Amino acid sequence: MALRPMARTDVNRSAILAHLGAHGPASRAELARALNLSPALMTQLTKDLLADGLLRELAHQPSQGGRPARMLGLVASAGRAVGVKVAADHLAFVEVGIDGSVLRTASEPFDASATTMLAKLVELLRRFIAGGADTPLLGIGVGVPGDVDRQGEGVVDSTQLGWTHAPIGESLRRELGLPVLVENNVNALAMAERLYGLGRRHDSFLVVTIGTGVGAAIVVDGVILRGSRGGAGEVGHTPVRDDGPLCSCGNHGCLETFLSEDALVRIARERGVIGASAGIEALRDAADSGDDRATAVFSEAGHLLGRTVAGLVHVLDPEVVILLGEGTADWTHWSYGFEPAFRAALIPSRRGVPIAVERWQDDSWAQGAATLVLATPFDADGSMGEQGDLVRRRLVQQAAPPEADS
Amino acid sequence: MALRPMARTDVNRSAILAHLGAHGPASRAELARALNLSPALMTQLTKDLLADGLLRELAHQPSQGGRPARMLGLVASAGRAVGVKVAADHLAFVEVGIDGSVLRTASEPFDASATTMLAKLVELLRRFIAGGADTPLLGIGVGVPGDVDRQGEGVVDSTQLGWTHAPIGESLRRELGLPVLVENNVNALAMAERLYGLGRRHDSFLVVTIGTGVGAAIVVDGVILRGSRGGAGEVGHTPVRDDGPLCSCGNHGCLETFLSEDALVRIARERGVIGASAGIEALRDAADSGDDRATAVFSEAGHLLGRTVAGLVHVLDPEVVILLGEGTADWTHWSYGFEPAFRAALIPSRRGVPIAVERWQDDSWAQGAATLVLATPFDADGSMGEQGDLVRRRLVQQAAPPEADS
DNA sequence: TATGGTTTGTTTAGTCTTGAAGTAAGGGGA
DNA sequence: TCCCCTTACTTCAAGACTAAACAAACCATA
Repeated sequence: MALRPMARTDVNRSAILAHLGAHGPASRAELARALNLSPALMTQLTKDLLADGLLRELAHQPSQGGRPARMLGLVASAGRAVGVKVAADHLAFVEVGIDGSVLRTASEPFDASATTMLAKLVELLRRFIAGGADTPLLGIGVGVPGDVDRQGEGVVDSTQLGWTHAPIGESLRRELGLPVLVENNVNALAMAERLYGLGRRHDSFLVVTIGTGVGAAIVVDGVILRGSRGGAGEVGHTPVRDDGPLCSCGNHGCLETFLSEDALVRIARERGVIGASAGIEALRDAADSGDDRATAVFSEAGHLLGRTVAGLVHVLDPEVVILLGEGTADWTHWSYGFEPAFRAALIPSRRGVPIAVERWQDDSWAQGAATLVLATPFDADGSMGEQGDLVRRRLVQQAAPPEADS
Repeated sequence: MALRPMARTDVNRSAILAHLGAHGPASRAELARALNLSPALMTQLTKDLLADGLLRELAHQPSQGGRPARMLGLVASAGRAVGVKVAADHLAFVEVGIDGSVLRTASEPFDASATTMLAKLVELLRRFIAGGADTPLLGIGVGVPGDVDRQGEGVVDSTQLGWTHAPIGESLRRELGLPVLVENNVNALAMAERLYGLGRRHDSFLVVTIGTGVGAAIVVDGVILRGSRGGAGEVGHTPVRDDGPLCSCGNHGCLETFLSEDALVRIARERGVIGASAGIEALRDAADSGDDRATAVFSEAGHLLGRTVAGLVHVLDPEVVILLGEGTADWTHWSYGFEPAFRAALIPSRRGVPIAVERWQDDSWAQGAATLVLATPFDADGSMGEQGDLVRRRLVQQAAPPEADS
């Protein structure tokens, strides 16, 4: 079988790869159960993948009471992926292996508002890619703070970056000749969480990030909810007070103007908790050393966050809420306000919803973007357009050994 | 997480029936376009439905420049459905034809908190059904204010009715021997809206109801978002003020304590706008006749609703928001507060989201419940369990003339 | 009147998936 | 040791769906 048709929407072959990448070797039966597919189909699909050289059979596993399972594993040399996080003032890069492990990271200053921004982005990406491993590069994931169009073209609107209809995806694709997946950064994080984190065991969950802003991603039945124009999850601009501070979106009193790092610093300065030119570190230090006024700043923010998340839990009824972002470094201070406010605001039947605060690492954003490349085929119905197909094609192309068919 | 096994439940035959019911006769080509299926499949499916006696070929339509279309229409005698709205103090019944048209309505007093409540419900349903037309009854739709489990069993939790784990679906099925579909009442309304209303032209929309409470239903890609335990859309208990009035859920300051009919009456009484024993009609009359303090009550509620809905639009990014419920009768008064608050609270890129206030009729709730029966097969992935199948089977069973196949 | 264009509907071959029924390979008693 | 049970995998027939090619029925126009 020289050229398998490699169908238009063959999600499941990729799902197998993604699952093996995320969980390590597994038997056909395990895969069938995990992916909710019939054993019959699993036989069929793995046969193809084995023939393509993407999978290989490993040792048998001791019997579980019946016939022992033949384990299947990824062929490790099958590929790598690169992720970029775009922020207003810098770029963060990550290279991951096909199993999602971080191989390499980098960070570069970047001015998102510069007119030459696109050229600069391409240049820095090229440089990072060049330094990479020898295994085939499957694609680039780009995480941006803002709305991305649904069709997977990669047109970005972002107040934070000052971009309107920026055709990031198309430009990068043209310049780099690689599959490029552009996604909202919180959604990218949710995807990573789904593949490697808590989301593995939950089909519907909510990811909330705190840090430079406030964001949310909604996963329903394993799929990211994008909304009609890719803008779902914009929780940062929930109106809180009519007469609140001016927000970057032009309105007054958005949630972000009370919870973002800048907001906390502003409030702390106004109250004289920290000096007029001090930053978030000063506030953190003060809180860590027991300054009541400093802990109050965090706990008030936690209170507001708790009420907001409670509202989201009412509206979306997730199985679990995952808290992420730079701000979680100070979570102990936030939690004094968050926990009581959150639980008190929930209707009784929802009070048991678990809140998971996951450890945050500096390259998490970029890692989330990178996993897009490995995960997107996972994401049914081509919400990422043809890029998923392209990634898959590259995988097969690289791995398939020349062979003759019977 | 199966990515679209799209189970054996044959959604499309039902979709054809539902479409014809909602829009009247159509050609195969029209159907294929409307339902986004290939013409080839449409030929196949309609052949089956014609053989089953559910469809019949009508006259040709004048050519549109090519071959003239052969119209297909429902066989009207194929079935009817009954819908019940369950409220704390009464039941509302509706009988609809296979095309969704209302054939008959009734209303009966009912005490949802009585221990004999289930028996009473069965009895009143039996009586209503008995008075119906001669065409086969396809099933019963039940709309309840509260959470319904996801599996379509029909287990209900409702603070409003004082029910916990009430096995409504199973009981009714056993007693009546009919398919029974239990659903949150706002979701039922959303389903009706999807089949017969604005939802026909929109895949993602938000339904918000105002009246005795505040509710929301979320439709994403044509499917109702139910959340992990069927409780999505509980917008009425969004926390608004820590020290607000006591809500039926046990918390203080829920949205409902500011926007429900009871809340408006309470506020108006407190302010002396209406007498201490006057009701919502008195407040409406006062507002209609230009009483500034009365209109202020409505417009303040509108303001709060506007900000809340803006938050939902940020989080869910719907194509359109549909406003329904008894409260929309006073919408002109609400809108003075709603419109400015809503638009002002939206981020610029969302300001264009249309708000549709649809005309409200007394039997809308029950009609929504009834359309569940006709619509549920529409609702992919068997989120309503086997009941959809049962309804379909009844349709075919009744209509199929005995015939031998080639 | 022929000719081409347009829309409608059907046939055919082929893909993806499943359920049912089998085969393979171990285990634990009697 | 033999028989049955369990689990893992495979084969097979069949359904749902699509793309592509075709046939049918009309219109316009030269």
